[in-house]
Amino acid sequence: METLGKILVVDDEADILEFISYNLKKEGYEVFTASNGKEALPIAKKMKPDLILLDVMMPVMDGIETCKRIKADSDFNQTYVVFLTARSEDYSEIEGLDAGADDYIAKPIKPKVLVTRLNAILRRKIKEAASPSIKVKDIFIDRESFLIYRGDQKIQLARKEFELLFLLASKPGKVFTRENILEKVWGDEVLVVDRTIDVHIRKIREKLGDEYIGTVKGVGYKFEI
Amino acid sequence: METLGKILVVDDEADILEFISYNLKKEGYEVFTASNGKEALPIAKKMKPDLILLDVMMPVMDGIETCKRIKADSDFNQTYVVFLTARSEDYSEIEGLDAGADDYIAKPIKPKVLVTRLNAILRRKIKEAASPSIKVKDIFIDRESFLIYRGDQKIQLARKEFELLFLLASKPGKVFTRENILEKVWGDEVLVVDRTIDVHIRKIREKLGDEYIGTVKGVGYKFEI
DNA sequence: CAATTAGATAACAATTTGTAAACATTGAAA
DNA sequence: TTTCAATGTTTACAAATTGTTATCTAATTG
Repeated sequence: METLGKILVVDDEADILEFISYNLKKEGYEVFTASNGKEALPIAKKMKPDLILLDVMMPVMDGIETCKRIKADSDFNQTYVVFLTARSEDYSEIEGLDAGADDYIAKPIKPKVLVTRLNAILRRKIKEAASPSIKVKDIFIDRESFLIYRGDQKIQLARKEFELLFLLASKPGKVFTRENILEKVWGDEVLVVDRTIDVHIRKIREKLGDEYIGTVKGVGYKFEI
Repeated sequence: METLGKILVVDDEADILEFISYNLKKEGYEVFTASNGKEALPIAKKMKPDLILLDVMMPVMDGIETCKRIKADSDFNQTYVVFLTARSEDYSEIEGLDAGADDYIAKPIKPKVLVTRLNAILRRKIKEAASPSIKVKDIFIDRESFLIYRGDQKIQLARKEFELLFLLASKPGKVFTRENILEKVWGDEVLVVDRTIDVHIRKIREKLGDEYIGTVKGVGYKFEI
């Protein structure tokens, strides 16, 4: 099964990191950890988690400060921040809201509550994120039905073909390098030769016609405007 | 503007009632209040709120007890119960889950969190409730009788089959991933292998015919338009 | 005109789904 | 309560589709 999402957990207590990590992994999330805000930022940059679970009280860089920095960075527009607050830190909620946190979970943490809450948050996120359809020239690409229409002719593409066309069509005219395409369509852990793309391009051209996807030799492919 | 839904707020502290009430009304909800469980039940019976926001700690009849009674009453099958728990009452969370509560919100309450959470819960509910029956192509799906009609031929589906078909038919053409389907048909704590869906799909196709449900390989299933 | 890059095709591999059947659970009736 | 039938779930394997690589050919570029 596909991973449910990536979560970065930041807490200075190793026990808690371990405990949360275990429960989230069991649920099917991909989990990264950091033990303070300073450590967390570069990891967040690299791993692009869907959600950051942030202890409020930490040495080196506390949760509030870390949250502010995350929220100020446009790389993290799509990233949810959830605070872990100890009971005695009631007022941190107010400060935390100002810092832009999206939700709170109170310590001590109950696994069931944690997982239920995060599931709910991420479900929302995923739903919001899905951009449904693109129209370029006489081609209509619909993510909901996974169908392509040329005029009112339905065209079925296989999954990779669809994703590839969707990517190119998302910025018509822009040339995407193979590297580019691999990263977006195949994902981070690519173990595929880049000539594979050529084959998929050919299949798309076969089904759609040659006039939609252009080759820029030595560079990559683009959706022709 | 149409009301977003009806909410009954139950808390023994007048300040908190006022505070929550104000924020929910501002958001567009119709709000009723009660100051303990005993008062709440008859109001709930009469007003049929979509959601009951229930303080755990109350005199006369506490939240746990009230929740149990609500959940035992078939009039409230459709009613969500959300607990308000003070920080120091961590263990009430567990008890509350046993009593059948659908979610928690921790005090002290932040308006943003409150409204966001309730919106999310009620959005789902309203959508479910809005369409008791669906007609697509020559298929009529009736939630009340749990029957499917093709023309005037009655077709009986088992419960899960029905729910699955109902989901797909609720947005004809839209592809539902298995994950999607599990969440909606099986619910949050799914302990079912996703291949189970395939089997149910097959049974539906057996009874209805193959032309209604389409497979999008690598993605999921959809009701064919 | 060599060298590089892309196109085409076919063979192969991997993944995904279909299907049947066994097993488990539930709920209703005796 | 026991029994039975219906429903729901898992599993194993077959079938189909999709994805990848290799290879050869054609086009392009410096």
